[in-house]
Amino acid sequence: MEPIDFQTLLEFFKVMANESRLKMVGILAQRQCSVEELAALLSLKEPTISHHLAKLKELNLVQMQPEGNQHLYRLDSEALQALNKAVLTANPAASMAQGVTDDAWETKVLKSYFEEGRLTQIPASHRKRWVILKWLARQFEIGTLYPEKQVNEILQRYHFDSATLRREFISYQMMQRENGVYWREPEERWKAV
Amino acid sequence: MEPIDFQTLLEFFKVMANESRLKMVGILAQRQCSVEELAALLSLKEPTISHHLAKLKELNLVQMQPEGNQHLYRLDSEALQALNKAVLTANPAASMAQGVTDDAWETKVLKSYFEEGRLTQIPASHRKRWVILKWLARQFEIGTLYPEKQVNEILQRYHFDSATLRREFISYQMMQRENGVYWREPEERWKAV
DNA sequence: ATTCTACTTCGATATTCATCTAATTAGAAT
DNA sequence: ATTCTAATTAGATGAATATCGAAGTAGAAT
Repeated sequence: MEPIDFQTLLEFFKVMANESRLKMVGILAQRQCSVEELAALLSLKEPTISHHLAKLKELNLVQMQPEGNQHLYRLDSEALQALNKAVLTANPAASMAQGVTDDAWETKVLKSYFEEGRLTQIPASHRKRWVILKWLARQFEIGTLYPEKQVNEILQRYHFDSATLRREFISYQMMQRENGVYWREPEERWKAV
Repeated sequence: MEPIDFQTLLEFFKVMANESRLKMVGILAQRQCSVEELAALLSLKEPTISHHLAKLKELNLVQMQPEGNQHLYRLDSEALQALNKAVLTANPAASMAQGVTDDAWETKVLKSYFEEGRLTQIPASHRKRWVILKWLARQFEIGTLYPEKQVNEILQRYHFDSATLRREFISYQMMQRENGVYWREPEERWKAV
């Protein structure tokens, strides 16, 4: 299956998202038609039909064959099926690959809670607290053992209430503790509550 | 597979045919998000996001779950997949079942070539000639044997050049001939040339 | 009780796009 | 050659809708 890119996907939906064009696709799926014929069937003028056919053609959804004076259009069902299938699989993935990847929101949250390098307060909302704690936890190295005193020192660079933050680290499983010694867990073990 | 009706199909395409909404679907396919979050990710204002979410909700493509102050939205992937599959199969059929069934064009052709019950001329274009001949052939009964003389008589009610029309009947296989006697073939044997 | 926060609803604006008429092109018939 | 027919292109108009700011609502924090 060909990976379908975001723009193509969007164009496909745009082309299909029109009553007249959708009907045309339905008609052409059954038999080929001239422009005049489609105009009669849909009660539209020829230029309008031409306009729609042009859009269908851009995605190779229809093929044209001249016959005498007229242009006979038929649906390329394979193209349609291919697109549909691609949509089915690619939909969630492709649209993301598109560049909305970086988490603008987390950045925004961080900015809004830090001032001159210090945490102004601990967010009340779960999800925001999670963002802040992730950032804080990353200030600790993996593989290092930190005595509680040192954990407090580091945390107090950012906020006076190191005790609360320490407790949160434990409950989110960002850190483990044993005999008053702490160490950071790898991120895949962190648990958003 | 549930047969999908034309209007639903159209609505589905309309909902997906928007850059912001398509991106939202992509994002929500991966994780649930608050409105604020989506706004940050897409660089849009909250009201705009709400607006789009409402449209997605109409098709049951997203589900909402309140968490504290915020509304967490997630994609209903099953609904999306179901719709997509329905599209795949129903597309050609459903859109036709929709009422564009009767062939307005053929009617138009007939009207334009008949005047006071008589054929003004035999169309030059293949496709139009085909329409006219179909109509003429239906003036003959199936199962009846017509001597050539009678075929001519009947045809001349509509046009002076019965000879040409007779020949066309044969070449389109609308009628068969043997020993100067003609009979009409059932329509499924007619051959548009 | 009051304030804050996140979301929604409302009303206004601007853009996109479907459709039409008129003009143009290309091919067929006379 | 000229006329006719079918299709396309161009330009104009109107309808649909994406987006925003402002106002309203409901829940959470203080």
